[in-house]
Order: sequence, then structure tokens, then C-alpha cells
Amino acid sequence: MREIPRPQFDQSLRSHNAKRVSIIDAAANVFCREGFGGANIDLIAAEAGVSRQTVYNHHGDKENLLSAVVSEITERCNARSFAVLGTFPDHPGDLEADLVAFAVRLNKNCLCDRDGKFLRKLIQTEGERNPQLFASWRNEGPGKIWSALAARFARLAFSGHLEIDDPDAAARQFLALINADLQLPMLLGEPLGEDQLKASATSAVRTFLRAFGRRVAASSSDAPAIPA
Amino acid sequence: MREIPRPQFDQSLRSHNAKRVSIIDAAANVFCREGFGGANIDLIAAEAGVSRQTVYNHHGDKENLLSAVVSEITERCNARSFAVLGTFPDHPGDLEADLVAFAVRLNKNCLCDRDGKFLRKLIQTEGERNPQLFASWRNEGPGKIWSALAARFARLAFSGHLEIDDPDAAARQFLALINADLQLPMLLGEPLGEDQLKASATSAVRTFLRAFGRRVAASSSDAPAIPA
DNA sequence: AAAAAATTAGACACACTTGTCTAATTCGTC
DNA sequence: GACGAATTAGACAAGTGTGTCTAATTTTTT
Repeated sequence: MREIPRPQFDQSLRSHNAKRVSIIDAAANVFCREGFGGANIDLIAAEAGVSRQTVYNHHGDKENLLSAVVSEITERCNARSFAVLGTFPDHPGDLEADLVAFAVRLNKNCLCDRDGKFLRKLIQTEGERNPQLFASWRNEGPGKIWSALAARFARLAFSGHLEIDDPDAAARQFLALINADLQLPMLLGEPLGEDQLKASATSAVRTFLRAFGRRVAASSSDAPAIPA
Repeated sequence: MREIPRPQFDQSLRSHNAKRVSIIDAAANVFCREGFGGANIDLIAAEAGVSRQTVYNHHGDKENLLSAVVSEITERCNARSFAVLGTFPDHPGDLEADLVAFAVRLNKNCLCDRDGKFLRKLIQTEGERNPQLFASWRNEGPGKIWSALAARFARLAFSGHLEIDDPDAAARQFLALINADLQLPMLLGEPLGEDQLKASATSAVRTFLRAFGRRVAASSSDAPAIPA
């Protein structure tokens, strides 16, 4: 609704942009804590360390600010998710250990971090009222990430490390399992310890491999096969 | 804060109580849709078909109304959960089919129904600001239900139908698996079809049994063992 | 039918929020 | 130092929501 004046030089643009980001961050925090209806622009401005007018100068009205926040966080979150996906153990040494480490990375950087929590919360509260707000999240986020993860699992199956019928289902179930023990603490907003993340991932991967690992040795948790 | 006068006879008590329930229901809907901050008492009164004053007469202020709603829904939800737990297949005929049916019941009546969705949403939005509000939910709900489910699985393991090391972890993972395919639609508020529930449960139980079923036959999905 | 209790509509004061506006001030560039 | 753009504090109108109150009405009990 309102023109954002563009400063001509980098120096001032950086300061301008720094404020923009700081407003987005503060707004994310407040929207997340209070919900959209309960959020208050004065509080956002105070938390961002700027005046209320500056918030309006940058992002227009409240609805627009929410849009900007969602776009920003979605982008950040997707970038991190694909970065973590890039560390998937395509050529595992110790499959179990490698998958556990991968699961911990995924949880810590994408699912259980501040941005992930924020997105989940916001989608749940505002998703029904504003479906188009999260359309890009849905298309660019879970859609692509899940199928990318499924592709990685399919490759592990092809190379003989796993036995998988439906890689898409396996990917969904992998994600569900690595979150099984963390959902309650996350729901209640409790901070997650490093050891908790590790324990959850370990238990999840063990079950995942009992279901989809190669049926070579019977019950022990030895790494199965295929050195190179 | 305010005395609720008690009528002396059933006739009027029923009407009184009917209004009470109808207010709770409407409040649940509105709180769920708009969040606590965005909820509006006039709207709740209108949706309940009573006047605003009646809302105040019954439940005092807004905070108090939220308390009442949470208690009511928690109680309902727990009652249903334990009822469903009572249908756990302790003496399975076809283990896979029985577990699938049980998972569908659990999802349909406890996790994915209106009350379950409401509680999850509300805990996520208001849990951090009001931890004591959900204390009873936490103690009476997930705590007891999870351990009860774990006990059932332990029994199945003892009777030779499953191979489980840690029944508590298995119970948590069972719940995580049967929700794996439903989380995204639920997050977005999409209605869940009967077929969707069934497909999700089938896929989840198949994986669960690959992980924890008895290692008798190798790969097929036949029911394994122990007729009576 | 009379009395008591519950409900209703409406008005009300009070507080809060949004979004705009203005004048003063700071910041960075020329 | 002078200039322009960005920021700030503060006031402001309009709208909205809460919680209370009163008088009228309905419902239920005696």
C-alpha cells in the first residue's frame, strides 16, 4: 500500500535493511507468542528497537507484516533444509550412526529450531484463515523436501543398504519417527537438550532400520553390508 | 469470581447445563479459529445462541472461560481415549488387521477429531503463556495413555506376538507412525477422509510390524503366528 | 396464579489498538 | 556545514472489545 523509499548507497541500505530484518525477527517472535490477533504493533516495534512509524514505513499494515514474516521465515527454513539434505549419507560408512547424525542435524536445524517452530505454530493458527499465505511454503517446503528425501532413501535401497517398497512413505515415516519423542516437549515449548535430540534420533533410527534395514543378521544392531 | 446460582430441580438444571455446554462448545470453536487474543465474547455468545451476559454469568471473565473450555475438552478427550484403549487387540486374530482397525479408531476418535485438534492447537498457542492450564491434561492425558498403550504392547510381546525391547518407545513410535501421513492435512485444517485414515493406518502398521513383528517369515505381509 | 430465578437487550465507561499525521531529530552524503 | 532521506516521539481519530449495570422479559418452581 505504501512506497518504501530506496536509499541510493550501500552504507545506508545496510542500516535500512538491518532494521527491516530486525523488525521481521521481532514480529516473528511476537506473532509466535501472542498469535496474530493478540499481537500488538507497539510491542513489535519496541522489541525491534524501532519506532512504530518505522514498522509501518517498512511493511505497511499488520496483515502485510505477517506476509513478510512468513515469506522470510519460509525462505530461511527451506534454505536450511536443503543444506541439511545435502549432508544425507549417500555412501554410508556406518549406516546407523550416519542416519542418527543426519536426523539430529535435521531436527536441530529445520524442525525444532526457532523458525521451524514458528512456522508450524503459525500455520496451525492462521492456516485455515489464510491458506494462500502458506501456499508457497507448502509447494516449496514439505513438497520438495519430502520427495528429495524419498529420492535419497530410494538410492540407498538401490545400492542395497535398505529394503524399501515405497520411498515416499518411508521418508514420511522417517520424519515422523525422528520427531516421536520430541513432539510433547515441543508442544509445551520446552527447550530441547542436545542429549534429548540424540536419544530421540537413536531410538528412531534403530526402529527405522529394524523396518527397512537389510535382513542379514537377525537382531543385533551391527552395520550390515557393502563396504564401498 | 462470581457465584453460579444452583437451581434446585432437574428440569431447570438441564436447561441451565445445556446452555453451559453450548457456551463451552461455541467458545472452543472460536478460541480454536481465532486464538485467545483474537477471540471475541460477543461472537462466542452469538454462536452459542445466548446473550453475552449469560456467558459472564456462567463463566466469569474470558480467562476463566478458557479454563473451563480446556477442562471440559480435556476430560472428554481422555474419556474417549481410554474407551478406545479398551478396544486394543489383546488377543489378536489377524494382528495386522486388528492393529490397523485400532489405529483408525484412535485417530478418528482421539487424535484427529475436533477435540483433539482443538487441544493440540490450544496447547501450542497458549501452552507457553499458561503452563498450569494444561498441567492436568499432561498428567491425566498423554502420560497415562502412553503408558497404558505401552503396557498393551508389552503384553503382546510377552505373548509372543511382537518383539519389543522398550515398550514405551514402541508406543510413542506407534503413535508417531499412525500420524505420519495425517500431520500435513491436519496442520492445514483439511478434512480427513475415511480412506485416508485407513491408508495411513495400514502403511503405519505395516512398518510397525516390519520393525517389531516376529521374525518368522521373511518379507511378505502374512500374519505370523500363534493362533490362540 | 404468584414468586423466584434465569435470561435478554441495550447502554455504558474504560481501556486498548490500529493506522495516520506532524514536527523535531538523527543519520549519511555532498 | 548544508542538504535530503530516514527515523523518532507524540498526538490523534476511529474503531473495537471487555466487563458491568439496569430494566424488561422469559422460564421454572411453589
